[in-house]
Amino acid sequence: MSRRVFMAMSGGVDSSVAALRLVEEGYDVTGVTLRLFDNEDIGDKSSTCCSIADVQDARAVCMRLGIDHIVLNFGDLFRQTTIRRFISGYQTGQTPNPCIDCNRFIKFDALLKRAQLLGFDAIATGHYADVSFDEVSGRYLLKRPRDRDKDQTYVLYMLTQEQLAHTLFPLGTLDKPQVRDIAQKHGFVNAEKPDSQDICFAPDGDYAAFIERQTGKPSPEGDFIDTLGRVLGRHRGLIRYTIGQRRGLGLPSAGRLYVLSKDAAKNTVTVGEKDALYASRLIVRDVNLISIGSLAGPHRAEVKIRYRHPAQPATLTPLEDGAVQIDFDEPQRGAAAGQAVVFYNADSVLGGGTISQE
RNA sequence: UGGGGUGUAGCCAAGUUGGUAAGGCACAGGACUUUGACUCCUGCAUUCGCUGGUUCGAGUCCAGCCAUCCCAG
Repeated sequence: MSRRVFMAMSGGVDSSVAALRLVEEGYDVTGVTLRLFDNEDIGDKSSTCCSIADVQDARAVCMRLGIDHIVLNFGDLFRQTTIRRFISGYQTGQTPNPCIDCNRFIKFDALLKRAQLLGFDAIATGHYADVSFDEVSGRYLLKRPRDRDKDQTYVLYMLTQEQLAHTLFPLGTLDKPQVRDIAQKHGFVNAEKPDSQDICFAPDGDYAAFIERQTGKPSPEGDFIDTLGRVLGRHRGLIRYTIGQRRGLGLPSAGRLYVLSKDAAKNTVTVGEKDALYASRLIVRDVNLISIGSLAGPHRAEVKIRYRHPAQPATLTPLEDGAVQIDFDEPQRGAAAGQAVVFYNADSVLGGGTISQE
Protein backbone atom coordinates (compact mmCIF):
# COMPACT_ATOMS: atom_id res chain seq x y z
CA MET A 1 0.00 0.00 0.00
CA SER A 2 1.35 3.35 -1.04
CA ARG A 3 1.90 5.76 1.73
CA ARG A 4 4.16 8.56 0.65
CA VAL A 5 2.73 10.34 -2.36
CA PHE A 6 4.00 12.99 -4.71
CA MET A 7 0.90 14.99 -5.62
CA ALA A 8 1.27 16.85 -8.89
CA MET A 9 -0.36 20.23 -8.35
CA SER A 10 -0.90 22.64 -11.20
CA GLY A 11 -2.44 25.32 -9.07
CA GLY A 12 -5.91 24.52 -10.34
CA VAL A 13 -8.95 23.28 -8.48
CA ASP A 14 -8.77 19.69 -9.57
CA SER A 15 -5.33 18.86 -8.30
CA SER A 16 -5.98 20.88 -5.15
CA VAL A 17 -9.03 18.84 -4.25
CA ALA A 18 -7.17 15.68 -5.23
CA ALA A 19 -4.49 16.61 -2.69
CA LEU A 20 -7.14 17.18 -0.07
CA ARG A 21 -8.62 13.75 -0.65
CA LEU A 22 -5.26 12.07 -0.29
CA VAL A 23 -4.65 13.86 2.97
CA GLU A 24 -8.09 12.85 4.21
CA GLU A 25 -7.36 9.25 3.28
CA GLY A 26 -4.25 9.28 5.39
CA TYR A 27 -1.52 9.49 2.82
CA ASP A 28 1.68 11.31 3.54
CA VAL A 29 1.41 13.91 0.79
CA THR A 30 3.88 16.33 -0.69
CA GLY A 31 2.60 18.79 -3.26
CA VAL A 32 4.73 19.20 -6.35
CA THR A 33 4.35 21.94 -8.89
CA LEU A 34 6.21 21.66 -12.15
CA ARG A 35 7.84 24.52 -13.95
CA LEU A 36 7.83 23.59 -17.60
CA PHE A 37 8.69 26.81 -19.39
CA ASP A 38 9.36 30.46 -18.79
CA ASN A 39 6.46 32.73 -19.39
CA GLU A 40 8.74 35.16 -21.16
CA ASP A 41 8.38 33.10 -24.30
CA ILE A 42 4.67 33.25 -24.39
CA GLY A 43 3.97 36.78 -23.22
CA ASP A 44 1.30 35.46 -20.97
CA LYS A 45 -0.63 37.34 -18.35
CA SER A 46 -3.59 35.03 -18.00
CA SER A 47 -3.30 32.12 -15.69
CA THR A 48 -2.48 28.72 -17.09
CA CYS A 49 -0.43 25.98 -15.62
CA CYS A 50 3.15 26.81 -14.72
CA SER A 51 2.84 30.52 -14.20
CA ILE A 52 4.16 32.06 -11.01
CA ALA A 53 0.60 32.72 -9.91
CA ASP A 54 -0.21 29.05 -10.31
CA VAL A 55 2.75 28.05 -8.20
CA GLN A 56 1.52 30.42 -5.54
CA ASP A 57 -1.98 29.00 -5.69
CA ALA A 58 -0.67 25.48 -5.29
CA ARG A 59 1.49 26.60 -2.39
CA ALA A 60 -1.44 28.32 -0.72
CA VAL A 61 -3.50 25.15 -0.89
CA CYS A 62 -0.65 23.08 0.49
CA MET A 63 -0.27 25.45 3.41
CA ARG A 64 -3.95 25.14 4.11
CA LEU A 65 -3.65 21.37 4.01
CA GLY A 66 -0.53 21.47 6.14
CA ILE A 67 1.59 19.57 3.67
CA ASP A 68 4.96 20.26 2.11
CA HIS A 69 5.16 21.88 -1.27
CA ILE A 70 8.06 21.83 -3.67
CA VAL A 71 8.65 23.15 -7.16
CA LEU A 72 10.52 21.14 -9.73
CA ASN A 73 11.91 22.68 -12.86
CA PHE A 74 11.51 20.31 -15.77
CA GLY A 75 11.85 23.05 -18.34
CA ASP A 76 14.76 21.50 -20.23
CA LEU A 77 13.15 18.12 -20.43
CA PHE A 78 9.83 19.64 -21.45
CA ARG A 79 11.56 21.52 -24.22
CA GLN A 80 13.46 18.44 -25.40
CA THR A 81 10.46 16.17 -25.46
CA THR A 82 7.06 17.78 -25.62
CA ILE A 83 7.84 21.03 -27.37
CA ARG A 84 10.36 19.49 -29.74
CA ARG A 85 7.90 16.82 -30.81
CA PHE A 86 5.13 19.37 -31.07
CA ILE A 87 7.15 21.51 -33.45
CA SER A 88 8.51 18.69 -35.56
CA GLY A 89 5.07 17.16 -35.76
CA TYR A 90 3.58 20.26 -37.27
CA GLN A 91 6.54 20.73 -39.55
CA THR A 92 6.05 17.29 -41.04
CA GLY A 93 2.38 17.88 -41.65
CA GLN A 94 1.01 16.07 -38.63
CA THR A 95 -1.22 17.24 -35.79
CA PRO A 96 0.50 16.44 -32.50
CA ASN A 97 -1.11 16.34 -29.07
CA PRO A 98 1.31 17.96 -26.62
CA CYS A 99 -0.78 17.16 -23.55
CA ILE A 100 -0.30 13.47 -24.16
CA ASP A 101 3.44 13.87 -24.67
CA CYS A 102 3.66 15.90 -21.50
CA ASN A 103 1.96 13.12 -19.57
CA ARG A 104 4.11 10.54 -21.25
CA PHE A 105 7.50 12.15 -20.80
CA ILE A 106 7.06 14.47 -17.88
CA LYS A 107 4.34 13.66 -15.40
CA PHE A 108 4.31 9.89 -15.55
CA ASP A 109 7.95 9.37 -16.41
CA ALA A 110 10.33 12.04 -15.14
CA LEU A 111 8.13 13.01 -12.22
CA LEU A 112 7.50 9.43 -11.17
CA LYS A 113 11.20 8.62 -11.35
CA ARG A 114 12.03 11.66 -9.28
CA ALA A 115 9.42 10.65 -6.74
CA GLN A 116 10.86 7.18 -6.44
CA LEU A 117 14.36 8.57 -6.20
CA LEU A 118 13.22 10.65 -3.24
CA GLY A 119 11.67 7.66 -1.54
CA PHE A 120 8.05 8.19 -2.46
CA ASP A 121 5.80 5.27 -3.26
CA ALA A 122 3.56 6.85 -5.84
CA ILE A 123 2.53 9.94 -7.68
CA ALA A 124 -0.97 11.31 -7.96
CA THR A 125 -2.53 13.75 -10.40
CA GLY A 126 -5.81 15.59 -10.68
CA HIS A 127 -6.89 13.75 -13.81
CA TYR A 128 -10.42 12.45 -13.94
CA ALA A 129 -9.62 8.76 -14.30
CA ASP A 130 -9.44 5.67 -12.18
CA VAL A 131 -6.92 2.87 -11.65
CA SER A 132 -7.69 -0.57 -10.36
CA PHE A 133 -5.96 -3.91 -10.20
CA ASP A 134 -7.63 -6.82 -11.93
CA GLU A 135 -7.01 -10.07 -10.05
CA VAL A 136 -8.02 -12.22 -12.98
CA SER A 137 -5.63 -10.82 -15.55
CA GLY A 138 -3.10 -9.67 -13.03
CA ARG A 139 -3.02 -6.29 -14.73
CA TYR A 140 -3.58 -2.73 -13.65
CA LEU A 141 -6.54 -1.19 -15.43
CA LEU A 142 -7.12 2.41 -16.41
CA LYS A 143 -10.81 3.08 -16.04
CA ARG A 144 -13.14 5.87 -16.94
CA PRO A 145 -14.04 8.12 -14.01
CA ARG A 146 -17.44 8.57 -12.47
CA ASP A 147 -17.76 11.96 -14.14
CA ARG A 148 -18.04 10.85 -17.76
CA ASP A 149 -18.23 14.40 -18.89
CA LYS A 150 -14.72 15.11 -17.63
CA ASP A 151 -13.25 11.75 -18.58
CA GLN A 152 -9.54 12.28 -19.17
CA THR A 153 -8.48 8.72 -19.83
CA TYR A 154 -7.93 9.74 -23.42
CA VAL A 155 -4.77 11.60 -22.49
CA LEU A 156 -3.54 8.73 -20.32
CA TYR A 157 -3.66 5.81 -22.72
CA MET A 158 0.10 5.53 -22.86
CA LEU A 159 0.53 4.60 -19.20
CA THR A 160 2.45 1.40 -18.62
CA GLN A 161 1.71 -1.24 -16.04
CA GLU A 162 4.65 -0.01 -14.00
CA GLN A 163 3.37 3.54 -14.08
CA LEU A 164 -0.20 2.57 -13.26
CA ALA A 165 1.05 0.54 -10.32
CA HIS A 166 2.45 3.73 -8.83
CA THR A 167 -0.21 6.23 -9.77
CA LEU A 168 -3.27 7.51 -7.92
CA PHE A 169 -6.16 9.46 -9.39
CA PRO A 170 -8.07 10.78 -6.36
CA LEU A 171 -10.77 12.38 -8.50
CA GLY A 172 -11.92 9.19 -10.14
CA THR A 173 -15.05 9.00 -8.02
CA LEU A 174 -15.97 12.68 -7.96
CA ASP A 175 -17.95 14.91 -10.28
CA LYS A 176 -16.56 18.24 -11.30
CA PRO A 177 -19.34 20.16 -9.50
CA GLN A 178 -18.49 18.28 -6.32
CA VAL A 179 -14.86 19.18 -6.75
CA ARG A 180 -15.67 22.87 -7.01
CA ASP A 181 -17.99 22.56 -4.06
CA ILE A 182 -15.32 20.91 -1.94
CA ALA A 183 -12.79 23.56 -2.95
CA GLN A 184 -15.30 26.21 -1.97
CA LYS A 185 -16.00 24.70 1.43
CA HIS A 186 -12.32 24.48 2.19
CA GLY A 187 -11.67 28.02 1.09
CA PHE A 188 -9.22 27.16 -1.65
CA VAL A 189 -8.06 30.25 -3.49
CA ASN A 190 -8.64 28.57 -6.82
CA ALA A 191 -12.17 27.33 -6.18
CA GLU A 192 -13.54 29.52 -8.96
CA LYS A 193 -10.58 29.28 -11.28
CA PRO A 194 -11.65 28.46 -14.83
CA ASP A 195 -10.85 25.06 -16.28
CA SER A 196 -7.67 25.07 -18.26
CA GLN A 197 -7.85 25.12 -21.99
CA ASP A 198 -5.70 25.61 -25.05
CA ILE A 199 -2.13 24.48 -25.19
CA CYS A 200 -0.45 25.54 -21.96
CA PHE A 201 2.58 27.01 -23.67
CA ALA A 202 0.46 28.86 -26.22
CA PRO A 203 -2.21 30.37 -23.99
CA ASP A 204 -3.44 32.80 -26.61
CA GLY A 205 -4.29 29.84 -28.81
CA ASP A 206 -1.88 30.91 -31.50
CA TYR A 207 0.32 27.83 -31.57
CA ALA A 208 1.54 28.65 -35.08
CA ALA A 209 3.06 31.89 -33.86
CA PHE A 210 4.66 29.97 -31.01
CA ILE A 211 6.28 27.56 -33.44
CA GLU A 212 7.56 30.38 -35.60
CA ARG A 213 8.97 32.15 -32.55
CA GLN A 214 10.72 29.01 -31.42
CA THR A 215 12.15 28.06 -34.79
CA GLY A 216 12.88 31.61 -35.79
CA LYS A 217 11.53 31.09 -39.25
CA PRO A 218 8.04 31.48 -40.66
CA SER A 219 6.20 28.57 -42.18
CA PRO A 220 6.34 29.35 -45.93
CA GLU A 221 3.23 30.23 -47.87
CA GLY A 222 1.93 27.82 -50.45
CA ASP A 223 -1.08 26.91 -52.51
CA PHE A 224 -4.53 25.85 -51.48
CA ILE A 225 -5.69 23.27 -54.00
CA ASP A 226 -8.86 21.28 -54.51
CA THR A 227 -9.05 17.53 -54.91
CA LEU A 228 -8.41 17.89 -58.63
CA GLY A 229 -5.25 19.85 -58.03
CA ARG A 230 -6.60 23.21 -59.10
CA VAL A 231 -5.13 26.16 -57.22
CA LEU A 232 -7.75 28.03 -55.18
CA GLY A 233 -5.57 30.52 -53.38
CA ARG A 234 -2.55 30.97 -51.13
CA HIS A 235 -2.22 29.52 -47.67
CA ARG A 236 -0.27 31.24 -44.90
CA GLY A 237 2.00 28.38 -43.91
CA LEU A 238 1.35 24.68 -43.52
CA ILE A 239 1.53 24.71 -39.74
CA ARG A 240 -1.55 26.91 -39.50
CA TYR A 241 -3.83 24.19 -40.82
CA THR A 242 -4.98 20.85 -39.57
CA ILE A 243 -7.20 18.15 -41.00
CA GLY A 244 -10.85 19.05 -40.72
CA GLN A 245 -10.23 22.74 -40.18
CA ARG A 246 -12.76 25.14 -41.66
CA ARG A 247 -12.07 28.55 -40.19
CA GLY A 248 -9.16 30.69 -41.16
CA LEU A 249 -8.91 29.48 -44.72
CA GLY A 250 -10.06 32.79 -46.19
CA LEU A 251 -11.35 31.07 -49.30
CA PRO A 252 -14.68 32.24 -50.69
CA SER A 253 -16.86 29.45 -51.97
CA ALA A 254 -20.41 28.30 -52.39
CA GLY A 255 -20.27 26.15 -49.26
CA ARG A 256 -18.05 25.48 -46.32
CA LEU A 257 -14.58 24.27 -47.15
CA TYR A 258 -12.50 22.05 -44.92
CA VAL A 259 -8.86 21.05 -44.93
CA LEU A 260 -8.74 17.52 -46.32
CA SER A 261 -5.00 16.89 -46.36
CA LYS A 262 -1.61 18.52 -46.22
CA ASP A 263 1.44 17.75 -48.32
CA ALA A 264 4.59 18.82 -46.51
CA ALA A 265 6.79 18.00 -49.52
CA LYS A 266 4.81 20.12 -51.97
CA ASN A 267 3.75 22.60 -49.30
CA THR A 268 0.13 22.41 -50.40
CA VAL A 269 -3.09 22.25 -48.44
CA THR A 270 -5.97 20.39 -50.08
CA VAL A 271 -9.45 21.60 -49.26
CA GLY A 272 -12.87 20.27 -50.12
CA GLU A 273 -16.30 19.48 -48.82
CA LYS A 274 -17.14 17.90 -45.50
CA ASP A 275 -18.07 14.54 -46.96
CA ALA A 276 -14.50 13.94 -48.01
CA LEU A 277 -13.38 14.01 -44.37
CA TYR A 278 -14.99 10.75 -43.45
CA ALA A 279 -12.97 7.57 -43.37
CA SER A 280 -13.53 4.13 -41.88
CA ARG A 281 -9.99 2.87 -41.68
CA LEU A 282 -7.01 4.12 -39.71
CA ILE A 283 -3.56 2.76 -39.08
CA VAL A 284 -2.28 3.35 -35.57
CA ARG A 285 1.34 3.06 -34.51
CA ASP A 286 3.33 3.43 -31.34
CA VAL A 287 0.68 1.34 -29.63
CA ASN A 288 0.43 0.85 -25.88
CA LEU A 289 -1.86 -1.78 -24.43
CA ILE A 290 -3.22 -1.61 -20.91
CA SER A 291 -5.94 -4.12 -20.12
CA ILE A 292 -4.39 -6.86 -22.24
CA GLY A 293 -0.81 -7.90 -22.82
CA SER A 294 -1.07 -8.34 -26.56
CA LEU A 295 -3.55 -8.11 -29.37
CA ALA A 296 -4.10 -11.43 -31.09
CA GLY A 297 -6.47 -11.39 -34.00
CA PRO A 298 -9.37 -9.01 -34.62
CA HIS A 299 -10.75 -7.42 -31.49
CA ARG A 300 -13.92 -5.41 -31.02
CA ALA A 301 -13.66 -2.15 -29.09
CA GLU A 302 -15.00 1.37 -28.83
CA VAL A 303 -12.54 3.86 -30.21
CA LYS A 304 -11.97 7.58 -29.73
CA ILE A 305 -9.99 9.64 -32.22
CA ARG A 306 -10.09 12.88 -30.27
CA TYR A 307 -10.45 14.11 -26.75
CA ARG A 308 -14.02 15.22 -26.61
CA HIS A 309 -16.04 12.76 -28.60
CA PRO A 310 -17.92 9.61 -27.81
CA ALA A 311 -16.11 6.35 -28.47
CA GLN A 312 -17.25 4.61 -31.62
CA PRO A 313 -17.53 0.87 -32.25
CA ALA A 314 -14.73 -0.56 -34.35
CA THR A 315 -12.65 -3.62 -35.01
CA LEU A 316 -8.94 -3.66 -34.17
CA THR A 317 -6.65 -5.82 -36.23
CA PRO A 318 -2.98 -6.26 -35.32
CA LEU A 319 -0.54 -5.79 -38.19
CA GLU A 320 2.83 -7.50 -38.36
CA ASP A 321 4.97 -4.47 -37.51
CA GLY A 322 3.22 -3.72 -34.24
CA ALA A 323 0.77 -1.33 -35.79
CA VAL A 324 -2.96 -1.76 -35.41
CA GLN A 325 -5.58 -1.30 -38.08
CA ILE A 326 -8.85 0.26 -36.97
CA ASP A 327 -12.01 -0.34 -38.96
CA PHE A 328 -14.92 1.71 -37.69
CA ASP A 329 -18.45 0.44 -38.10
CA GLU A 330 -19.37 3.92 -39.26
CA PRO A 331 -16.98 6.30 -41.04
CA GLN A 332 -15.44 8.86 -38.71
CA ARG A 333 -14.77 12.46 -39.49
CA GLY A 334 -11.48 14.27 -39.57
CA ALA A 335 -8.93 11.83 -38.25
CA ALA A 336 -5.55 13.56 -38.34
CA ALA A 337 -2.13 11.95 -38.43
CA GLY A 338 -0.33 12.53 -35.16
CA GLN A 339 -3.48 12.53 -33.06
CA ALA A 340 -4.06 9.90 -30.43
CA VAL A 341 -6.48 7.03 -30.82
CA VAL A 342 -7.70 5.31 -27.69
CA PHE A 343 -9.45 1.93 -27.52
CA TYR A 344 -11.99 1.16 -24.84
CA ASN A 345 -13.65 -1.96 -23.63
CA ALA A 346 -16.64 -0.63 -21.71
CA ASP A 347 -15.19 1.42 -18.84
CA SER A 348 -11.69 0.18 -19.25
CA VAL A 349 -8.95 1.50 -21.51
CA LEU A 350 -7.73 -1.28 -23.73
CA GLY A 351 -4.90 0.76 -25.14
CA GLY A 352 -4.14 3.35 -27.73
CA GLY A 353 -1.69 4.73 -30.23
CA THR A 354 -0.97 7.46 -32.71
CA ILE A 355 -2.62 7.88 -36.08
CA SER A 356 -0.04 7.17 -38.70
CA GLN A 357 0.63 9.24 -41.76
CA GLU A 358 -0.24 7.29 -44.84
C1' U B 1 -17.09 50.92 -84.06
C1' G B 2 -21.97 47.85 -84.72
C1' G B 3 -25.17 43.82 -81.79
C1' G B 4 -26.08 41.47 -77.09
C1' G B 5 -25.13 40.63 -71.66
C1' U B 6 -23.72 42.33 -66.86
C1' G B 7 -22.71 45.88 -62.90
C1' U B 8 -26.17 44.66 -55.06
C1' A B 9 -20.94 44.10 -48.74
C1' G B 10 -13.99 40.99 -49.46
C1' C B 11 -16.32 36.75 -52.77
C1' C B 12 -20.86 34.27 -54.74
C1' A B 13 -25.77 35.83 -54.88
C1' A B 14 -31.58 36.68 -54.07
C1' G B 15 -34.43 40.85 -54.79
C1' U B 16 -41.65 39.69 -56.58
C1' U B 17 -46.96 44.03 -60.07
C1' G B 18 -41.73 50.26 -57.51
C1' G B 19 -42.78 50.48 -50.72
C1' U B 20 -38.19 50.99 -47.77
C1' A B 21 -31.75 45.45 -49.16
C1' A B 22 -32.72 37.22 -48.43
C1' G B 23 -29.05 33.60 -48.06
C1' G B 24 -24.18 31.27 -48.47
C1' C B 25 -18.74 31.83 -48.11
C1' A B 26 -15.11 34.75 -45.81
C1' C B 27 -14.23 37.75 -41.50
C1' A B 28 -14.85 39.34 -36.07
C1' G B 29 -16.40 38.28 -31.12
C1' G B 30 -18.36 34.66 -27.72
C1' A B 31 -19.76 29.56 -25.92
C1' C B 32 -17.67 24.68 -25.66
C1' U B 33 -12.64 22.35 -24.49
C1' U B 34 -6.31 20.14 -20.08
C1' U B 35 -4.21 18.95 -27.88
C1' G B 36 -5.33 20.50 -33.04
C1' A B 37 -10.06 20.66 -35.06
C1' C B 38 -15.40 20.32 -35.42
C1' U B 39 -19.95 22.34 -33.61
C1' C B 40 -23.03 26.19 -31.67
C1' C B 41 -24.39 31.54 -30.71
C1' U B 42 -23.95 36.71 -32.01
C1' G B 43 -22.27 40.54 -35.26
C1' C B 44 -21.31 42.05 -40.30
C1' A B 45 -24.52 46.91 -46.98
C1' U B 46 -28.69 54.12 -43.90
C1' U B 47 -27.19 51.10 -49.17
C1' C B 48 -27.63 48.69 -54.42
C1' G B 49 -21.46 51.41 -60.92
C1' C B 50 -22.21 57.03 -61.49
C1' U B 51 -25.37 61.39 -62.51
C1' G B 52 -29.94 63.21 -63.24
C1' G B 53 -35.40 62.33 -63.91
C1' U B 54 -40.54 60.25 -62.95
C1' U B 55 -43.05 59.17 -58.24
C1' C B 56 -45.72 60.17 -51.55
C1' G B 57 -41.87 56.46 -52.21
C1' A B 58 -36.88 53.26 -56.79
C1' G B 59 -32.00 48.31 -56.17
C1' U B 60 -36.51 47.81 -58.78
C1' C B 61 -39.30 52.66 -64.18
C1' C B 62 -36.78 56.48 -67.73
C1' A B 63 -32.33 59.13 -69.77
C1' G B 64 -27.24 59.88 -70.13
C1' C B 65 -22.48 58.42 -68.69
C1' C B 66 -18.71 54.90 -66.84
C1' A B 67 -16.88 49.84 -66.24
C1' U B 68 -16.71 44.97 -67.76
C1' C B 69 -17.85 40.45 -70.70
C1' C B 70 -19.32 37.97 -75.28
C1' C B 71 -20.34 37.81 -80.60
C1' A B 72 -19.36 40.36 -84.82
C1' G B 73 -15.07 42.73 -87.24
